[in-house]
Amino acid sequence: MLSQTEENYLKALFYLTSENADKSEAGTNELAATLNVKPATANDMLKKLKEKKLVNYERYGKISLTNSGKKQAIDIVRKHRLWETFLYEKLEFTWDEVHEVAEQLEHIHSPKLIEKLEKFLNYPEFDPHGDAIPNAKGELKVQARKTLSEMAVGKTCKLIAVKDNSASFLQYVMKVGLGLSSKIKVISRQDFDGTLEIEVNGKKSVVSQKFADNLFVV
Amino acid sequence: MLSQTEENYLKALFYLTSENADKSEAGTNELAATLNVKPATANDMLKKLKEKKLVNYERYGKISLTNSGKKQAIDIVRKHRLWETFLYEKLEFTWDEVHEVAEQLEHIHSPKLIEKLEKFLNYPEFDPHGDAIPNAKGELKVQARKTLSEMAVGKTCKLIAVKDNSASFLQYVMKVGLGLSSKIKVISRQDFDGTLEIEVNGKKSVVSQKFADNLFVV
DNA sequence: ATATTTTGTTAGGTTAATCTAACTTTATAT
DNA sequence: ATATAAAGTTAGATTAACCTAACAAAATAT
Repeated sequence: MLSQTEENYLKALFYLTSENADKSEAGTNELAATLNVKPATANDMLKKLKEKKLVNYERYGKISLTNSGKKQAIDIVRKHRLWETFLYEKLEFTWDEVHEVAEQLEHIHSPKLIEKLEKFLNYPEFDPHGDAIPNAKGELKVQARKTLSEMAVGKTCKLIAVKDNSASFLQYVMKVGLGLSSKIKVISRQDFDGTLEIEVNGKKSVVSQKFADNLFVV
Repeated sequence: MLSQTEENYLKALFYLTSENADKSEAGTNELAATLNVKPATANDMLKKLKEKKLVNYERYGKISLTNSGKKQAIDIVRKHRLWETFLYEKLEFTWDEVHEVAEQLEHIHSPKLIEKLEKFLNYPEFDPHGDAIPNAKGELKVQARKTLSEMAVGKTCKLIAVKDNSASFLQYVMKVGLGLSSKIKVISRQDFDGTLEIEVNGKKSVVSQKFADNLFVV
C-alpha cells in the first residue's frame, strides 16, 4: 500500500503530465516545486517510484507515469473530487473551502467507503469546481465544465450552474440579469485582465474575470 | 499539531486509564501492547509526550494523561464516534465495519469539518456501538450501564451497546445472533466461571463471562 | 529476605522522508 | 562553439517512529 507521501507524488505527476494535451512528461524541479520539497527529495522519491513500477524515469530524463501509476493517481483524484462534492453538497462547505480538507480525506484507504460515498452522493459527474469525477474504473466520461471566462468572444452560451454560492455573489449574478438557463453573449474581452462585456436578455454588463470564473456554462 | 501516531498514543492512554473508575494510570508494557509496538518504542514516545505536557510520567512510574492530553484524547474519541455514526447512518456500513475506517477518519484535522459533520448527523448522542459521543467541549455524560454478565438468571434484557469493538469480538457477537436492540434472555449461569446460557430470537447460545462483560444492556 | 519474574529503560540501529552542499549533465545564449 | 545558466543528481545529515539486545528497578513468591 502506498504512503500518503507517495500518493501525493503520483497525484502531482498526474496533474503535471496532463495539464495540456501536448505535455505528457515532467521534470524533477517542477515536481519538487509542486510538492514544496527540494529537488533532491523528489529525486529520491522518483527512484523509489520507479522501483515500484509507478513512474518511467531514467537519469537526467523526463518523468512520466506508468499505466499502473496513472491508475493509482486517477483513483486519488477520484477520491479527492468525491470528498469535495460531499463537503459541498452535504456539509455546506463553500466551493473554496473544500480543497484543503479533501487533500486529507483523499488518503483514506477503504474501497468500500468510496463506493458507498459515491452512491450516497448519487454518482455525481462533477465536483464543486466543475471538474469531472472519474468513475470506479478510472474512466473520465465527461469533460470538465466550462466557465464563462473561457468562452470565445462573439459566442453565446447558457448558464448551467454557479460555482460560488455566497449571498454576495448570487446577488451580483441577479443584478446582471442572470438565472439558470440564461443565454449569455460574450461581446468583448480585455486581454489585460480578462474583463468581459456580456449581454443577457438584451442587457449589457461589464464583469470581471473573477466573476466569470464562477459561472458554469455550456 | 499532533502526528497521527501521537494521537493514537493519547487515545490508547485515554482508554487504558478510564476503563474502570478505580484505574487512572497505565504502564509502559500495557500501552505498548495496546498499540502493537515494543515497550522501548512506547517509552520513547512517553518522553516526547511528557515534553509536550500531554502525559504525566516519571521514570519507572505510572502514566496518566494531563488535562491537556485528556482534552486532546477526548477530541479524537469524539471524531471517531461521529465518523462511525456517519458511516453507519448515512453510508449504510454495518456496525462491525465502522471501526476500522473511523480509525483513519479520526485523524483528519479540521474543526470545521467535525462541526459540520455533527450538525449534518443532527447532533447524535451515541455511536453505532452505543457509546456516548463527547460534545464539542469534551463533555461526556457517562451513564452507568449494566453488562450482560450482571443480569440475573431468568431476566430478559435489550442490547444497547458493546464495550469492546475489536473485529474479532464484533464478529463473535454477530455469530450469536446479536445486534443492537436484540432481546436477550439469561437462561443460566455457571458460578464457577460466569459462563452464561442465553437465548436470542429463539436461538440458544453459551457465552463466556468475558464475552458477557462486553455487552451493555438495559 | 532473597531469588525470580515482571516491568521498564537505555543504547544503538533501521527506514522513510526530508534537508544542504557539492557536483554533473543538459540547455541556452552569444 | 563554448561559456554560462538551468536542471538534475549524489553524498551525507536529520527527524520520527520503529526495532533488538542488554540492563535496571520493582513486584512477587517461596
